[in-house]
Amino acid sequence: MSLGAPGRERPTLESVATRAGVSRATASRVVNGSPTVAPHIREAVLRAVADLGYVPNQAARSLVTQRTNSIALVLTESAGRVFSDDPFFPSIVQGASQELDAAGKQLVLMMVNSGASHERVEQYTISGHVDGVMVASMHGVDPLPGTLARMGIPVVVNGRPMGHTSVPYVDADNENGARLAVRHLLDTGRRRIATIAGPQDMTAGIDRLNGYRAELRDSDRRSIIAIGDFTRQSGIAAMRQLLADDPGLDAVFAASDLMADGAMRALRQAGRRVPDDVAVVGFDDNEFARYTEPPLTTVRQPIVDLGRTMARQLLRLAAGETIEPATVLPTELVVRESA
Amino acid sequence: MSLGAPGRERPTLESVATRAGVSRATASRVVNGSPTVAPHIREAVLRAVADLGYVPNQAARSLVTQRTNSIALVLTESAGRVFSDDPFFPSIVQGASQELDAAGKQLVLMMVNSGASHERVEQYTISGHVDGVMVASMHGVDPLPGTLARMGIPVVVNGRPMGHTSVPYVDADNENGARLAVRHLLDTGRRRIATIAGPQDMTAGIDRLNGYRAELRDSDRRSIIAIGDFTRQSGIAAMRQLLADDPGLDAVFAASDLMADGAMRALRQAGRRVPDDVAVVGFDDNEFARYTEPPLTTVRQPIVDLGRTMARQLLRLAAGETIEPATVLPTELVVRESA
DNA sequence: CTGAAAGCGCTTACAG
DNA sequence: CTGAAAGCGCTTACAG
Repeated sequence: MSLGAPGRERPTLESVATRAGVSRATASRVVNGSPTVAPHIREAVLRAVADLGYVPNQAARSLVTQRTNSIALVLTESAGRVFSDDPFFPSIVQGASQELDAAGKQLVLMMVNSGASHERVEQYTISGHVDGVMVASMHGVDPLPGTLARMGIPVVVNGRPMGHTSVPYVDADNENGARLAVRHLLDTGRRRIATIAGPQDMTAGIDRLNGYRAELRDSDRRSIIAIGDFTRQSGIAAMRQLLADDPGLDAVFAASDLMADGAMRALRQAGRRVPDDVAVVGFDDNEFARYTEPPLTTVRQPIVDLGRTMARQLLRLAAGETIEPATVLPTELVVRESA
Repeated sequence: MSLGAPGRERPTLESVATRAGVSRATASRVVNGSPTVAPHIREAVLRAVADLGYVPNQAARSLVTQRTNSIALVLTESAGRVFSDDPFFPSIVQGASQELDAAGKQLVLMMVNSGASHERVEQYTISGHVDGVMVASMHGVDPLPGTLARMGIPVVVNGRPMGHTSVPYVDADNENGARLAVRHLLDTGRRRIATIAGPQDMTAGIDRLNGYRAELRDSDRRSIIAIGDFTRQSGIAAMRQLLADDPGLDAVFAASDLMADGAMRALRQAGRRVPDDVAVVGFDDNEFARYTEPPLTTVRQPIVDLGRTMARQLLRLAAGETIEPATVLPTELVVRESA
């Protein structure tokens, strides 16, 4: 296929039709793969398309079809924390992107934090830029998904929302993951099991803490809790506090790998050996979990798959299908050396 | 502003005009902020816009203006390595996104790897979806930027391209960064300084190795080189090889923090203390560099700023300005405890 | 300062 | 199976 010279006018359907000696309508049909076109004329049009290097103008097409073939992924979080060390968002992006590519859709990425940018997202969406939106929100009660849904826009969110919106979501089985971690600790003979919980304004934080509590309750042990915010730094601080509160603890379940890493660091500084004195279990199974010393036992959540699933559900929704209000992906324990 | 009920027809310029008692043309003018509109009629239109919750249809607008207010960011790399532990791409995305937001542009993210997806990017771009494209390519000679540029599309790439395209690029000062690292090692009395270089099919890898060599040459020392691919795993392997090749080495400059981390791990396993026996310097200054043991001395490159700068240059280019063929951002040494 | 009109590049009933 | 025609929702010369 030869492309027009730089700066040269881009060919239109009209020029393709002319060159092929057919009408604009027919040219449009073959470009869109309509089956009701005579083989020889299809050939002629295809040849014209190739000769001219014709590519349909997306704006014109969207204007009439009312569809854009683009899907937005909204990442709501303070910019600083979105990326950094945490592969959460990148992995979501990767998964969503894979799925969308396969469906021939484009991914429009929007990072928002302030209320002002919420407005931006709404405007953008209403202006017909995209056929649907995925929201990977991290905090508290985010009104955006609900607002969008109420406007009639297909929306799927990542992570069980707080409060009760009826927006469909995709999530990992946080509670059971936490239970698996605690059960493992119990099974390996640990008696005083603390937790470094995630932020309690996020369901991921809440659900993992609930799992910890539930599993401990089932075995009649008491909870020892400190709260972090998923970062390594908060893991360090929480571990120190835990050690001060209960010097006799012999295990910690941290609600993120980053916090688990921080905890191991604090433990080392306090002269405790892992896992001999204190066993540590994380949550996520990030790439680096394999490389901590000792390698981290952790609960694996399938983040890329979460992104993929979110995209898949949204595509179905946008296509008019009815989808499950919740899709929960399993988590699993991966045992290494820290516990 | 009140929004239409769910599913209700979206208001058009026509309806705004009718409600305000003016022509479509005039309504369009006030929506687009034209100054040549009488104040009282501007008021009336604005009120109608608010009452109706009018938002311009982007496709219609693009069709006539030939502009889209969207910019593509193409990430070319095998999906697996794009994300993972390495905050490079996420940081580029963050920087670019910030800059684009500020300019009221949207970011369309495209992840590509195969040649097939190159085609996809070309089609997408020609179809008028975006006003320009940023390419953050990681490997070798990527023909995409050149192809796009030849088609008359504004393009800026991240990282000095291999070969000689004339596509404008934005990069960190890799060579000088490496020199800073080696000089520091020299200044602190190290004599046998090895390097774990990055992949030699990327200019970042090449330039850092050149800097290492140049600085060593200036001080009459010989090079001790192993090649990695920027990952932690490759850092481990390279360090082991280096130790086998030259057991007497007393310092290593790794071309990425991830490789430096791997090197420290290999060193520890070999019974060498850092920095006492062997000093280690990394490159990047990733978040985790602060948390290694000992904390990593490294060369900081301003990745977010690279993303921001790339976006800024592209915006200028797309606006018709002539931009610098190369923009090189400074790197700096941050001394912690590993060297 | 404002409006009537043309036109951006497509798709899709509707006839035939 | 194919074409003439209408129309998607805007912007922008061109008149006045």
